[in-house]
Amino acid sequence: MCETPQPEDLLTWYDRHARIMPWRVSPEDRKSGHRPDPYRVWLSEIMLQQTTVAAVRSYFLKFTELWPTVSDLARAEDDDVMAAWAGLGYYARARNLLKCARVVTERYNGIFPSDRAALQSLPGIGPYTSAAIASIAFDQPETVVDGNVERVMARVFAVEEPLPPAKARLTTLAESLTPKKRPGDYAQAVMDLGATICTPKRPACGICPWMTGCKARDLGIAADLPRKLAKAAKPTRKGVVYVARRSDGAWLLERRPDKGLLGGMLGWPGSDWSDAPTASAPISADWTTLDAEVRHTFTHFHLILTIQTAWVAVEENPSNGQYIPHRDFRPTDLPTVFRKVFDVASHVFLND
DNA sequence: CATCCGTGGCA
DNA sequence: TTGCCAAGGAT
Repeated sequence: MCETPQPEDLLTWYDRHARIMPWRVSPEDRKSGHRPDPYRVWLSEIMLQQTTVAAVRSYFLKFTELWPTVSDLARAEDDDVMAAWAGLGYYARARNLLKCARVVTERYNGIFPSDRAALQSLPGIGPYTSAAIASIAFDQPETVVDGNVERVMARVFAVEEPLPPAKARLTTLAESLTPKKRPGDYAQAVMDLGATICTPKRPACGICPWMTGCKARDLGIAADLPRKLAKAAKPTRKGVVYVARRSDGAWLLERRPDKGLLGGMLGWPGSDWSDAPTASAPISADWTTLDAEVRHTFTHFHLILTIQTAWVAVEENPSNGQYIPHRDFRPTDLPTVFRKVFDVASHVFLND
């Protein structure tokens, strides 16, 4: 009547349905003693923060190809790592990734600590990621609580309290279910359940390994949970960007400061982004306003960019920014909003 | 503790 | 087209 969901039932399901991912060791391989490489677990978990598996896959393969070990990554140039991360978003993750790799290499001799508290003291590793590494890489009985786990717990226990206030309660409930046996597989199993069956919309309760004992299903409110407080509406900001190309083919770009929006990334010089941006060109030239605008939405605001283009003479020196030779310029190194600008503006500079 | 920080897919 | 959503952390 009031059965509690059994972790064993979820593990049985996971043994048959675990999804294949480049950073994962299959349950069968694990039976023969294989543990996942902590470096790969860490790298994947950082990339997966607020990011889908589909988006992460190619980035993970690129990073492990370029930097097979944490020590390789620690030795990398900052700009190369930021360029490799371009397009994945939340660029503070990339900066902290490098910091963390260097701490692990220098202070821990290239060996990730297995202790959750030690992990959480490292840059970019918070409550979720420390539990994920400790459980998945080192099979310690730590409890991961991400968006999937919150949703699964809210439904299994029919928690009506909305997020984010319900976070602490959901964490306690999740901890109450974490088994001492195979905690790493269990952690991935709960998240897989949330990603494939206990989905935000139209959960597939009919094929759920935890259908028995799920209170929300009994009450017929699974799809309505977790409840969430309304979010603030996004304002719309405006801005101007300047796309300049020197007569020798070089592009005028600037490295953004480490802190703040798109921190550490390469971008086009331009105005501030606000309700009434104040623009001044980075170099004197015959600027032309492009017909098309670029629209882009960040986490907390919409942006509409006006684009100015110009060819400039070799003799002119810019007030800010740096010239990147054409052969060194890859649009894919830019964050998405600036890549959109390039896509719209590039036709002006075609005959090269 | 509230705010800041990307992106692409999808209803 | 718009808003919601996804394996969060730092400040």
